[in-house]
Amino acid sequence: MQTDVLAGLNPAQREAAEHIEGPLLIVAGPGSGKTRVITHRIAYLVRVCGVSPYRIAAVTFTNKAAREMRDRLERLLGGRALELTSGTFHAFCASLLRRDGQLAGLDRSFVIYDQEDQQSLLKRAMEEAKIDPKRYALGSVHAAISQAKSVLLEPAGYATTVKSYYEEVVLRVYERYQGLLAQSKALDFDDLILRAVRLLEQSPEVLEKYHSRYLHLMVDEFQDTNVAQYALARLLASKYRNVCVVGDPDQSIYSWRNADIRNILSFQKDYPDAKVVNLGENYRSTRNILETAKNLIAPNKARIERDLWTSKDPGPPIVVMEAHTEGEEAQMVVEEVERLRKREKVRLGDCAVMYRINAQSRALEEACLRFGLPYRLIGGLRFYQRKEVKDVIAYLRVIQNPYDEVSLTRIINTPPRAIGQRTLQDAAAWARDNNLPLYAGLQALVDRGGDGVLNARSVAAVERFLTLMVGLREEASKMGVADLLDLVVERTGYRQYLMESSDGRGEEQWENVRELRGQAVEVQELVEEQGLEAFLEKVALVSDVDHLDDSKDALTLITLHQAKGLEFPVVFMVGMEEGLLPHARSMDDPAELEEERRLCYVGVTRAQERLYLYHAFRRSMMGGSVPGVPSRFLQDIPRELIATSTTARVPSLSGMAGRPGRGPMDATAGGNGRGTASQAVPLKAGDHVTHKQFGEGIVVSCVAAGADHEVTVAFKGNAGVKRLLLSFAPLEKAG
DNA sequence: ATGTTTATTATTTTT
DNA sequence: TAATAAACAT
Repeated sequence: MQTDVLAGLNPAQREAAEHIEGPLLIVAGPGSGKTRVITHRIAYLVRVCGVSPYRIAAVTFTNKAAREMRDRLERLLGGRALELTSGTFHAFCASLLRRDGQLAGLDRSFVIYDQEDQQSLLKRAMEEAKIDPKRYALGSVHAAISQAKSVLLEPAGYATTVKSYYEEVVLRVYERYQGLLAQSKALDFDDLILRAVRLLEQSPEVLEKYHSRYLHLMVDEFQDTNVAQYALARLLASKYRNVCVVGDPDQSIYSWRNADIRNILSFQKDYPDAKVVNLGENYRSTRNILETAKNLIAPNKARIERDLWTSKDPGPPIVVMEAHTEGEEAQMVVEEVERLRKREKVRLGDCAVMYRINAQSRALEEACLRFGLPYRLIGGLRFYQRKEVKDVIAYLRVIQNPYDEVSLTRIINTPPRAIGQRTLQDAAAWARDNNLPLYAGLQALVDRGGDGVLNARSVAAVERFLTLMVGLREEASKMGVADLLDLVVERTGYRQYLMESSDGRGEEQWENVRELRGQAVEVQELVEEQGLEAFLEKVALVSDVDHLDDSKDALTLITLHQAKGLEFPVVFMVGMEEGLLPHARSMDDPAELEEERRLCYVGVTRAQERLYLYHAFRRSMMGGSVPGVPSRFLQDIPRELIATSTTARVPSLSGMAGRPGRGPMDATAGGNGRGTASQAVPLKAGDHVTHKQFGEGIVVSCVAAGADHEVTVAFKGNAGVKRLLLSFAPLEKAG
């Protein structure tokens, strides 16, 4: 039985899986079988140690990771896997607060505010606190408040840490913001964690309830936890101390979201008896890729040196290429993808292009479109952030919780129903003066016929709106969410509003609403009651990567951040330039620079078989075009691992001597060719060759480049001078 | 109340 | 550049 469950684990993995009593820290390098260890450890607990899955909680950062864990566990445990508590920190806390939050004065039907909701409430808080939005950027105040919450500081606690005038301002906004949240019966993402921690700290009954249930706690991606999340984990584990955390400090790329790698040190301090297991064997990448990764991460100072190894073959060399512009860079990627597909039988779905910023996806999308290459763009304009999706959700939220002011103000005049800025502003001010929530204030104003604040027309408009919402609220209890959604879009005229909108995107927007409805159907079928609450919770805590559908064969375009946790046989990293990776904003802070390096490391370690690194000679940024200096990170890759570098070498005969980079005619070189045409004897200058696409040409030069040869060929006709990699290019020596 | 023009500002975004 | 927000005019 015992050997059964842990069969196939290497000694370190087995050691981790078998350590079930007391604290455990698993430092898991990329591709070291982390998820495998977690799932097998749980299976071991259940099948060998007889622990009920009901008494195990596994916390992750993404719904996707949680689902993957559950799926894999189902294969090991069957239906019993469903008894396990697995989910994100936020989902865990939301259900904890939904269940027991009343003890802390929380309304059962609280809504969860996302980034956008938070910012619009914050904007109001800043207005009310009379803070000049020009001097104090919304984003930075938001970040400061979020950071305070992430270290468990409520306004009162934050007040004691205030040292500068700026922080004084933040405090004033923070207080106001919390007031508005409370009034809206809303929690932001940070509140979910913070309030859960406070509840467990302050209510012995609730703490005991969770203690008696959870015997074992596991935390995945521990390097990404913030102080509050770690505090939560510690509280939950304080009775049995059976806490297992898994992470990799080298893959910490979310410090800007208050993740604190020091939690790993804190863990060892808090649990001096913690067993530490290192998972260093990599099962994902070829040796060349792993060596590249190791050399890339090595220069970081704030780092514990760690060995990574693989028994895999070296595999193909890393390809480093320079393109002239980002357009050419994208084209080179697409052409290489096509080549791999045709010559190497690589599936499109096995390839991913990774970049630092979303704006870079544009050139890639265009190239894909031009070449008719199916692609899948992750992130970008995210589904749940789309206006039409948020509008419909806002209606449902107000139905569930009319105190939700952010949603209420969002929909009160969408579609336009003659309740303009002015009316709303006056009504909101009146409500505030009378100490009423907005919804109640509107009601009271209507009852008083405007009370001298609103004119008759506005009163009539508001009354119509309130009647509409009251009607919907009545119906809500009688039907499932999907049906309710249908009723909402019809009765409010929202569907018509979309379809008649002038911008011509109506159809597309309506499609998105339909998609949202599809998810409502899913919830409706899953839950016994109407499922409104479940649906709203789901859409609040779900992200787009979560339903990354890998059903269709398409090239994946993804940011480096989002790529964490994924793997692809072929990875293209584009924009390997100073200012982009590392990003310009991170270049003057050594700590941030180290995070950029980790980001680069994360990208590289996604690759299983082939890795391509591209940089451009010039890149358009914010209108203008700036010279692209190859990223400093490229310098850290040993030359012998690289197939070719076209950087700073140029054929002199084309009359561009002295200019780094590639000639303007050279638009397609490097992306074409075939991987099978390696020749025993390298070509020499003067040899006549033929190329499948470019036709006849004469070899200008042939120089060794790593294990390969770089051939410069002058082709006849308009193909011009090209530099090709001997092992890739379909060159044939002509007789 | 709403459509139009000008100004502003550009990372990453697990939840 | 291009997307969005605020100011402005209708």
